[in-house]
Amino acid sequence: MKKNNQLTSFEQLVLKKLTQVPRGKVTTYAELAWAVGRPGAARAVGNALNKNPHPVAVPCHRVVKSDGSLGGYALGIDKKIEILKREGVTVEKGRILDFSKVLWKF
DNA sequence: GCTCTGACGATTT
DNA sequence: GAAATCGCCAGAG
Repeated sequence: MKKNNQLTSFEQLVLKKLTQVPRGKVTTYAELAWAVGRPGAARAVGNALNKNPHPVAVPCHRVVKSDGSLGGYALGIDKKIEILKREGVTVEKGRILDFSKVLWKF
């Protein structure tokens, strides 16, 4: 079966990189953009995740903003917080406490 | 090729 | 520390 996704090369690359993030860890849009070779394209990365073709295969909930705030989530920010806390990430007031400790670097 | 939009980033007030 | 501002890049029409 062909996976006829309408995703572009950039989007596919972003999603692929995101799958490298282990459970219990999080990354930022900027780091992810850097990983795909497009430093500064944090916005474009967010756009790619927004399409979110596979909310399970791609841990979109592990992507947060560079300042430690969660950012957003296609299924709802509340859902994102719930999943993160369930994976061992401490989230308080829409913000990650031990941000630098759970931050995954490529 | 231009314009608008958006799960962003960093700086300044 | 929160809000406002400018700059950034990729996709869609």
